[in-house]
Amino acid sequence: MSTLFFGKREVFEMNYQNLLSSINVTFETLNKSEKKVASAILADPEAATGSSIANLAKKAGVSEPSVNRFCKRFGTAGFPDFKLKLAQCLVSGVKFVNSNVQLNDNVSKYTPKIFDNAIHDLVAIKNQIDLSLVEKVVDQLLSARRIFFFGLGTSGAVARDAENKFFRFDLPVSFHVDVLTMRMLSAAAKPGDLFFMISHTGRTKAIIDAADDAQANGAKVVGLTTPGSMLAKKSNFALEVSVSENTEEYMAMTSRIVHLVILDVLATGFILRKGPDFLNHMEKINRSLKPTRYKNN
Amino acid sequence: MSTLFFGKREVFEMNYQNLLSSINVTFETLNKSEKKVASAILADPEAATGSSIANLAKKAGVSEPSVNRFCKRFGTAGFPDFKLKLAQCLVSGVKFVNSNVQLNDNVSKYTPKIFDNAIHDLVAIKNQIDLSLVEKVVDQLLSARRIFFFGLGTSGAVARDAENKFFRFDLPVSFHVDVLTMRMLSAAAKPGDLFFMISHTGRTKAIIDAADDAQANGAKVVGLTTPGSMLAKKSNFALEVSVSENTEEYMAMTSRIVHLVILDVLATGFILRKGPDFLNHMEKINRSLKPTRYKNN
DNA sequence: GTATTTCTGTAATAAAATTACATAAATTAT
DNA sequence: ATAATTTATGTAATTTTATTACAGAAATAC
Repeated sequence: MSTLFFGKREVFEMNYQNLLSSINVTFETLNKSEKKVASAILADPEAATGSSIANLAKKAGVSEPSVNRFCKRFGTAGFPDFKLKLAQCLVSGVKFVNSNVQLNDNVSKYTPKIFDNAIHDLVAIKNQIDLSLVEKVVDQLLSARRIFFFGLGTSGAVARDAENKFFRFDLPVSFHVDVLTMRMLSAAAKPGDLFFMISHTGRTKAIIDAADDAQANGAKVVGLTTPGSMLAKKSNFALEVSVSENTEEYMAMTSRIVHLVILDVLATGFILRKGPDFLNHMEKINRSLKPTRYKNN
Repeated sequence: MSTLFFGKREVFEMNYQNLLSSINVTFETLNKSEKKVASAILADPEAATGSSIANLAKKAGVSEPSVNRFCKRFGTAGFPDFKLKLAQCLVSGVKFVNSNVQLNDNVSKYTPKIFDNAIHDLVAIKNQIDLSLVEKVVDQLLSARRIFFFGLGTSGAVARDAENKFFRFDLPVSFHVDVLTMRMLSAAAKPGDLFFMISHTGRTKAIIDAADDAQANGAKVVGLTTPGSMLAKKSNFALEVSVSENTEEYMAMTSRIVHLVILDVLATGFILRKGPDFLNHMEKINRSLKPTRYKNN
């Protein structure tokens, strides 16, 4: 935990995400009355968020200023601010905990769990994503002469989705799920080509090999994969997505959901950089679909 | 939104998950000063959680009691409680407000917006989804002799993803994105066949026609589509997903994300109903992938 | 146009939190 | 061990904040 100083006594710098666990961790270093306050809060954090400083002081058996000092010690502006942060850390703590599907779950149990897993991972990645990297990849997409999306298995569906989005961008885009085609294309890669490799594990041989070849031929490689994976290391630009474990057991792979959203982000970045005129081009494509649909009722 | 009564005036029953969106949704029904308060909060919810009632009242241009009444109107105990709930609903980092991408957004603006849209819709559908219908569709999947996933365009990628999941289930599953094949298969449909049609608009001719044919031949049709769409009406089981509008403008279609998660739910339901022995079968399939991957470092 | 209901602000009150200060406890130095 | 010093804690005053009661204004209904 990072610390900073405030007056004489140490203050714990923290964000709302771990206020509770910080209290836990630092408990032994606290002095007598602070320990009392900490105990009172830890005993029922939920209640603490709702009570007044007088109430909590009484419950802890200390004076009100002691509670106030306790709050400041933990980097908050005061008691109200402390309650706010505490309440926030309870939300994220409670909400997405233990959302693993169990063998005896019924529909009303497993359904929200699967949604929660996807939501949780999206929230996590949203907060972690490296924006400057996003910008750089958008640059690459904008300057590419050709774009190839490669993926196998589940990531094959992601690659297909990507192609379905990017082909509208008025430049040669294709997706490939055939390892022989991948080999041939990467062997024939040229500077200006962009190979967008999608692989959750980042260890799929065909994808790694293609990344190697493409790069050897002067093409750029973007990897959408797990942090630190082989693919991540071999990519010029690695979009690293770490999702919660044990979601694969029942095959609700949230990584692909996150991958899709990241591709949405990239596509959006691309369009915005192209400017408003480009929307006309896209509108034309959208209009082309009209005859394939029945009229609304 | 569910409502309950409190004194004379309606009070909105809510949980912290959508306090913000409730303000948004009910905005038009609010009276003058309430609208002012709502606007002040929506303009900067984060700031609202930190300010005093006097401050917010001033910012909104109303009296302090008006702010207080506003809070009670939204089912909270008072201003401090309101701030707490508001802070909690901000935690997930999901701002349900104004998350439309704007033409002049930079990467740090559009990125969270796109995530937020996906998250928002997942949360919404999670709370709306008809669990008994999920159960029924799982029944259909379990009893089906064959399963076909049909989808075009974006939904084609979803169909492909579905196939990639369901082919492991030890029964004939295929996905199709070719309208001629769709026609032929639906013309040759038999009782016991399950046609799983995916179409966001629910108006795609090829899909509707196939649904008609398949049903005429005694097969069952599941539709994953927009509420009330043509496809929804023609399906034996309609999984209706309504997502927020204006996400298509820049092509970040959240409907497909929700569709994928719903397919995860169905797949999970299927596996759980098959029982623990079925996990062995799946494990076998997973193991088969090992030789296609490089060892971990 | 009057009556009734609903809305909204003012002013008083109550509640809550913070500060300043004093005393107590603990620590250090001699 | 004891005085000096630092640190910790509580009391009481002050300030900030929130709520309530009520009255006048606005809107709606009759």
